[in-house]
Amino acid sequence: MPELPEVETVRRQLEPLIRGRRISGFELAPGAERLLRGASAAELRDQLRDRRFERVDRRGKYLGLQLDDGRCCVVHLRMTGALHFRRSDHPEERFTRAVFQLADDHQLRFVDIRKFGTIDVVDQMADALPKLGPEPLSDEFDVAALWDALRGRTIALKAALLDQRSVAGIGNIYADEALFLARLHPEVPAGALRARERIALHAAIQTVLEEGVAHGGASFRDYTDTAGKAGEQQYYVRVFRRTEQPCDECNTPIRRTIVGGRATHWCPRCQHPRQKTRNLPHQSRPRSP
DNA sequence: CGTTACCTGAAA
DNA sequence: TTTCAGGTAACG
Repeated sequence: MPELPEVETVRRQLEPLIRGRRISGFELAPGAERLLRGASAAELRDQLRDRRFERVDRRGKYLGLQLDDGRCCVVHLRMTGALHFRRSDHPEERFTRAVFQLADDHQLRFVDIRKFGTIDVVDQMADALPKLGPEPLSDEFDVAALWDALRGRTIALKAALLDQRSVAGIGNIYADEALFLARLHPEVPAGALRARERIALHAAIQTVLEEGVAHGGASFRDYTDTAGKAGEQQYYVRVFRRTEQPCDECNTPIRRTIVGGRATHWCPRCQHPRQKTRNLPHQSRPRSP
């Protein structure tokens, strides 16, 4: 479920909530062992007990909960994971898979219907991360960095955007949205972009991710923030899950196809391969739920 | 490189 | 009943 904007929303909310709080216990729900990538719940409990949270970092879709002994609890929410911060007496959510008990009668709960999420405690956050591309909202992400990731690749552009080694944090929603904003067909070979197309795509990626963060992430299905609340970005999307609805720009029905194994939503007119006129779309407006 | 598996529930 | 789901890792 969560992509960069959703994970960043959680990071921003979580940091002030847990900073300085002492961990008094850690419990894993029965059947949730696979969240722990090797370690046992008992080992994690030993590593976490009496530590305090100092800071919450994010790299791509990974969260790093920094501990006061210099170690790091790295969490990935995958498809349906959420981190809820609750008072201990708040009724436990269905599908709660792990609970960080905090000393002041609060809990950080890892709630995850499908159990795809992961929790890892390591010396350094980087130790738990695979090879990741640049952070798209940082200074290191310029047009050259984007082109470095795409140059020479023959796979569909959309598939390249979903590859976390290209740019970290883009997922299915924001890939479709960025391609629409940049007026690019999802199946053009990634390495075939012309200079102006790279510039447009770079800008579009930053625009859609910033917009997602500004709206607290997108809740199409399961995503909830640290208070269990939905985001608003789903009301602002231009193509994602708008199959057969008219394109904001040209009224052509949005098409849904499969690219890189994932549902892909695009405007066959605005995103025609090698489109000549490329007027940038105007500011999006909220639509009714 | 594309496809499948992982898991569970909601929607069709 | 079947299909689909915002992500990745492990296949072939």
